[in-house]
Amino acid sequence: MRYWLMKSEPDDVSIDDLASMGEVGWYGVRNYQARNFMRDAMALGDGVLFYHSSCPQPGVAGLAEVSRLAYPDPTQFDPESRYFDPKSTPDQPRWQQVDVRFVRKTRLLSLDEMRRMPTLAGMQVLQRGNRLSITSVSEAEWRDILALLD
DNA sequence: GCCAACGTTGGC
DNA sequence: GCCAACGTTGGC
Repeated sequence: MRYWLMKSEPDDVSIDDLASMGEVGWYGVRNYQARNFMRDAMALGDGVLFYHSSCPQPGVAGLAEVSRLAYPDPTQFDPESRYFDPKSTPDQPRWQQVDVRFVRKTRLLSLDEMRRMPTLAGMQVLQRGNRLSITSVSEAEWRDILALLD
């Protein structure tokens, strides 16, 4: 059992969208490191911090869990999609996604508040220059964050 | 809209 | 395999 932080732009998929849909495919990842996390390291039931990025109030907005293991991201084959990848074919798909299931909405734990917590200083997502849309979260960090969210 | 940081591309 | 140029992310 591992833990992850996954960034989503709320204009695209917010925690409220996830709540109403129940489950979403995590489409659109176009970074190899993030893809490899999904493909190689995620397991069913892994804990997910649902993070709102590129928005007025960036931060953790809720909890989710991995509900389906990696499979090809359909948007890579769709010429109409902004995530279309002409170098990808159904035979040799380049990009993968997992499905993520809603667990619960939380208060917004802002990026600013996270930065002020000494115990969270080591979090991958807080490291200088980090741009990965999926990062791993240690068990201790997960526990600390859950305590902050209650 | 700016821009720092980083990933990817492609010429050599 | 190097590395400059370019593109993207994402906070501010």
